[in-house]
Amino acid sequence: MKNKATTADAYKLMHDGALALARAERQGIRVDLKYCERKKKHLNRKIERHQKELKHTKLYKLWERIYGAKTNIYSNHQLARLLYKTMKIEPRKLTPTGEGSTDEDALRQIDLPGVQLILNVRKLTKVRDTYLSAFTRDQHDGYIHPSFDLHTVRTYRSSSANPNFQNIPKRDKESMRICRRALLPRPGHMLLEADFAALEVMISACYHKDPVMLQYLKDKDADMHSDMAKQIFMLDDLDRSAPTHNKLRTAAKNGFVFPQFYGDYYGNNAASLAEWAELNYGRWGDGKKGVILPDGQTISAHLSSRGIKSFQKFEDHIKSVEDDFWGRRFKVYNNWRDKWVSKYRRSGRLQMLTGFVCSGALRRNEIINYPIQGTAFHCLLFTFIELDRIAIQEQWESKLIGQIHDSILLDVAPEELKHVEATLKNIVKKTLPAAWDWIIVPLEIDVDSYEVDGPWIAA
DNA sequence: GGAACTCGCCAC
DNA sequence: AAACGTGGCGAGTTCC
Repeated sequence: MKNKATTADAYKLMHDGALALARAERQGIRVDLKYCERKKKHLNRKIERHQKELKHTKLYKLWERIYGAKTNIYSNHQLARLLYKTMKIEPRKLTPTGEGSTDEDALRQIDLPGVQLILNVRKLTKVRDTYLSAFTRDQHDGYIHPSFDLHTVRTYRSSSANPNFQNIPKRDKESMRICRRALLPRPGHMLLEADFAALEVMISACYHKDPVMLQYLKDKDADMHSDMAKQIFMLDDLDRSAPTHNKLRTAAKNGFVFPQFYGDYYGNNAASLAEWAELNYGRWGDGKKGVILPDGQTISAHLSSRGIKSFQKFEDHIKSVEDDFWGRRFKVYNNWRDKWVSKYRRSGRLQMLTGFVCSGALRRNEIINYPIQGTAFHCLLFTFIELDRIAIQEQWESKLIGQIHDSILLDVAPEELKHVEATLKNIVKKTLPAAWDWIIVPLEIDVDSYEVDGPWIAA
C-alpha cells in the first residue's frame, strides 16, 4: 500500500483472516485413533512402572508418613512442602508467588533418589493427558478441528484451542515422535509445512531499518549467530559444520541473541549461556567437562586462557558483549527502541505497519515487542488468506489445515505438490511485498513435505 | 459443585 | 533504571 495502513486495513485483514481460518477449522486434521489408544495404554504401563519404583524410595516413604492417604505424587504443593519444609532443602528457585519451585530446573539440582522418577512421570503424563487424550476427546469422525482465534491476543497474533494446535511437542524428540505420529494426512495425501525464515527478525528490520541488521538479512553468507558466538566465546573463527562449533552457535542464538531481542539482559544471558555451552564454572577451567573445541580443549579452559576464570568474570564479559551489541553493532536498532518507547509514552498508542493499534498501560519490553510480534504474524495471515483464495479459485484437492504463527500446515495431493509450493513462494516473493511496500527485507518461506500417508514426523 | 487461582510445561 | 514477549491447558488447590 502506498499510504500508511489504517485501522480499516487492519479490520479487513482480520475479517478475511477469520474467514480463511474458519475454512481450515472446518477441514480439520486427520487423527490416527487406533494409534492414540494403543499409545495411551503403552504410556499407562510405563507410568505405572515409574510409580512403582518411586514407591520404594525413602523420599516417597517420608511423603506418605506426612500426607497419609492424601499422598499424591502429582501435587507440586505437597512436593514443595516435603522438600523445602520437612527436609529443609534450600529452594534453588522461587515461583512468582515466592514459594519454593518444583519445576524441572529446580528438581534437577536436587540429587535425591526419586526426583528423576517424578520428572519421568511428568513428561509421560504431559504427552498422554495434554496431547493424545485431547486428540481423541476432541475428534469427530477421525478429525480434530482446532479453532484459530484472532481476537484474543494483545499483540494481534492468533491463538488456538480445542485442542491447541500451536504447542505440539517439537524440541524433545521423544515427545515429538509420540505426539506427531498421531496426526496424518488424508488417504493418499501428504502433509506439507511452510515456515517463514527468521520472520520476526525480518519484521523488526522493517521498523528500525538498522543498516547492519539489514546487511545481515540480505547477505546469505553473513550469519549473525556465528558472529555473536565468536564474540561471546572468544573464538577467532567458527565453522558451522563442526558439531561443537555449531553447538556454540546455538548457544549464542538461544542464550543471547533471541533473549536480547525480547528485552532480556546480560545477567540472565550469562547463566543461560553457561547452560547451553556446558560451562563448568563450579570447577572453572579444569578441562574435564563441557563442550570440547576442535583443538581438543574444553570451552571453559579456552575462556580461562583468555582471562575468563570465573563465572563472575564471564558475566562481566557478557555485559561488555551486550554493551557492544546495542551500543555499536546495532545502534540504529537501539535508537529505534528508545524513540518507539518515548513516542508510545507521549501518545498512549502504538500503530503497527499493518494498521493495528495497541494502547493501555504497557511496559517497555511490551511496547518494543508487540509491533514486531503482531506484524510478523500478519505476514503469515496475508499469505494464508491469499493461498486459501487461490486454492478455492483453482479447486485444489489440497487443503489448508492449520497455522502456527509463522508457518502453515497443508494436506496436499501429491500431484499438486509442485504447484502448491510454487504458489506459496510466489505469494511471499511477489504478492506480499507488492501489497505492503514497507517490507524492505527479502522474505523467504521454506517448505518441508512429509511422506505420502505418513505422519507429521520428518523422515 | 463450580469458579478462580497456582504451578508447570508445551509452542512460536 | 530495570531486566524475557505471546498464548492454551492439565492437575491440584482454595474459595464461595
